[in-house]
Amino acid sequence: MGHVRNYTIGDVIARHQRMLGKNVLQPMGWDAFGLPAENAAMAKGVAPAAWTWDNIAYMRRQLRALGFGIDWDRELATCQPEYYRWNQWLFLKLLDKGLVYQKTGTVNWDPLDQTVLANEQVIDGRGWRTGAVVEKREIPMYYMRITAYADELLEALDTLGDWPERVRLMQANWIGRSEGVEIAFPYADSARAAAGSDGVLKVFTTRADTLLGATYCAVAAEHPLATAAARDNPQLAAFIGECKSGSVMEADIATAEKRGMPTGLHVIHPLSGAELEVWVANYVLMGYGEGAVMAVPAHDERDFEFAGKYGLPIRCVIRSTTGAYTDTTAPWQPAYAEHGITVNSSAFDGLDFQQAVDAIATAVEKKGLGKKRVQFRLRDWGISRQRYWGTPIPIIHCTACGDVPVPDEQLPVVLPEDCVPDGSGNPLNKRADFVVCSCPKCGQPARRETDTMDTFVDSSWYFLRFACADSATAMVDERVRYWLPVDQYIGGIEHAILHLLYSRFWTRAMRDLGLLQLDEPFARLLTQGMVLNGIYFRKTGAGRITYFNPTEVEARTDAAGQPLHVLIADGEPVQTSGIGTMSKSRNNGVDPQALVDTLGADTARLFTMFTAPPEQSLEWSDEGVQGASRFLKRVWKAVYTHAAGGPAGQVDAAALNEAQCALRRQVHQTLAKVSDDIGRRRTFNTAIAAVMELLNSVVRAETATPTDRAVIQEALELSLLMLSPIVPHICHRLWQVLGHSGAIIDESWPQPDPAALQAATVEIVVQVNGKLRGRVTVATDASEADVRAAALADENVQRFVADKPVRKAIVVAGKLVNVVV
RNA sequence: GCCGAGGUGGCGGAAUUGGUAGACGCGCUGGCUUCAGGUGCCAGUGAGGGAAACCUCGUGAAGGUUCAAGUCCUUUCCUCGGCACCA
Repeated sequence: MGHVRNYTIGDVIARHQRMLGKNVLQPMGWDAFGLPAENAAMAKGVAPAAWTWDNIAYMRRQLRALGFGIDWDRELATCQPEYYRWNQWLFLKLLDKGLVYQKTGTVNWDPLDQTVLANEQVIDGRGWRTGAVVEKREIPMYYMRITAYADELLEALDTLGDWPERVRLMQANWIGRSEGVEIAFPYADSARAAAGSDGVLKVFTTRADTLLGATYCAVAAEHPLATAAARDNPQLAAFIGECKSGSVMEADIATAEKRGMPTGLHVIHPLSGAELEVWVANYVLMGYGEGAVMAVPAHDERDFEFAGKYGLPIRCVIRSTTGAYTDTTAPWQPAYAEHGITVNSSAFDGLDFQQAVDAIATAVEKKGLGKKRVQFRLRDWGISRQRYWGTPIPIIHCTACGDVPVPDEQLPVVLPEDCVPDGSGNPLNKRADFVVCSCPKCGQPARRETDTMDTFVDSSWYFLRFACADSATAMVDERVRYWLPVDQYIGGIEHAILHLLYSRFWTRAMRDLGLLQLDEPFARLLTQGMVLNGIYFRKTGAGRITYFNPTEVEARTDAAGQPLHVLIADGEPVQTSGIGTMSKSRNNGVDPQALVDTLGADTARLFTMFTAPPEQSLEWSDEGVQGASRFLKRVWKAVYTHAAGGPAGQVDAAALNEAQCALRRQVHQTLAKVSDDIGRRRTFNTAIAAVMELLNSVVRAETATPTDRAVIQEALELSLLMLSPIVPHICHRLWQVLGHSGAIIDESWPQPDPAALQAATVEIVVQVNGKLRGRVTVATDASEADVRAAALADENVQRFVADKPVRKAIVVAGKLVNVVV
């Protein structure tokens, strides 16, 4: 249903824009690689390729049935060699430019299945199939240097005025630019001995003003100094080993209990010369900054908690400017972390935040032990996956020549389509016909890389390919200039960061290779809300969960009268975790096909557009679907009832009575609102509600005279035009019932008649001291004094004013009067 | 834990710029139609009080700003999305 919602929103906008005279392209592509296909393959024992193509055929039929105006000539699937060859081609171009490089990365390792797990396959720290406790493991991977674009990606967010504010905020926070100081703590004798040489421990801090409050340093478990210290320290080695159990997920790491162990090694404070002990701490991330931090327990909450737990010294070096605290004693108070004036910092006392940072940065720089720099939270994008169903990474490993790029003329490296994964690792490794090859450089036997690319690669540029989907000789061509950027991109809010950020990066990387003249891929963005449904499951063993579709589940009450959900098949209860996103992994999707088959495509379209505004989540409701169907029947009946009276004439605006005038005013007001709701606000639910109200008025209107019928004819024609982007099928038919020989799809979007919008009088709300006490009707052009007098003359208003003097009366033109007594 | 969004009748939601809270739809209640059920049509429907006019209360909770607060500010609780290998 998420797809139905997504494409219905797009189709409504596309049809509306087309009626406004635009040349509209609505393409379709299949994001076909990835884990779901492998999972289905494992469950059903079929090859991911076959499963994928079956799904595509099914979905294509469904999208056609829903009547989306898609240009099928441009259809693509990311699992086609004609598409993914360009992933490979660009990968090699970026490798050449230094924007792709190799380094080690940390993955989830299932020790029983001997395989890498996706985060989704780790449940409560255990492998989903084996139940084994997951370990972190370092393996070589290819990375895209997205951090080279960090500044650009951040700054350009300001140019994306038609993106939702929340998405820009989330991206800005994700990129996380922070200005601070890199500080080096030289090794003391102990550290020098362990490391076997002189050296420094580098840290990055945004709080250089607190440097004199540093009482220890903490490093990540993977930090070289931790490794060195563990060599002669079995206890520490064991602790580092413990830190390696558990998943690589940041949410897991951040919520884990903060633990640490001293290394016994020391480093020297760059300003005070004091020896600080180095600790290994599980809250320090190797992937951020230098993998080491200076700990200032007095002014950092995590350090404070850690120091308290392990009895480390706390040294207060900031005086509060607000007097919130005088000493940083337990318990922790948020004010401890606020900027203030330096104290206990010898030569650096009495400075405010910026002065202290500047002075301390200068001091460490003079000693050659640091400098100001900018740090980003954003990390480079690891694209290697130890999985089968993805784009093969076009590299050949040669014992003599090393890692050799596959030459252009050998692209694409075609993925065999007949592998069936069994959960024990990448099946490509067992395919000699894929792995065994010859080195392009020296011709000797060599081994082909079996890692595939992250599927985010596929989705980072598909929108460009739609402009030139038939191009066999180039990734993109000059037609991209005509169609791009995408005028209206629609995607789930779950893509707010990763997909959208990768696409923005990829577009800029292609631009810098001279392939595009485009900075940003998506001019306007609509982030649709999720489609929700009930979630039902049973736990079937350690970490294993079986999910049941809501259609397989029935709500009952148990003996004690408590609500209970049971599986229809066996009558036994199932657990529920409430309502959640429709997803394959939770098996709570609704198949739109059944809905299309029984109540029609227009009902499906109307339900998804009416039930909630597009940016909010949408809860599936069988009753809501019935309501949508009922409205369409009402429209149908209204049009046929009217048409049964024979042809109706044109509206003669001068000949209208009061009721006819009022109905015609409502028609044109509705048109103005619907135009704004669809065109600017994108609140299709309120547009539909307005047409429903109009139809309610039309059904009640007098039908006696030819003038009555002319007004109704206009009302119905405009209603159909307004509804046609949303429910095109029924509108197509009814348009002809109203006497038109052409198709409604070829009509232009109508304009409201300004004369019809004019009203002689307006209703004014009257408040006394802010409480509603009456309503008065005044002439539209009445003066403020007249409005005020009319308000005060109202009987109920008089009751509340009584003999109290009117202190003032606030008049909001055309809306209300507030009398203050 | 961190980042972002949200919380309004029995339910989905409306209130667009600080100006009538609850549009529209669902559900429910009563009536008409029907042998009956359904469909369809008509009326009612935030809570409390009142014969009625109308009054009081009411937008997760607690404070505040304002002539006026669902909307702005502070604190707080809960739900959802994301957290880099679901896509």
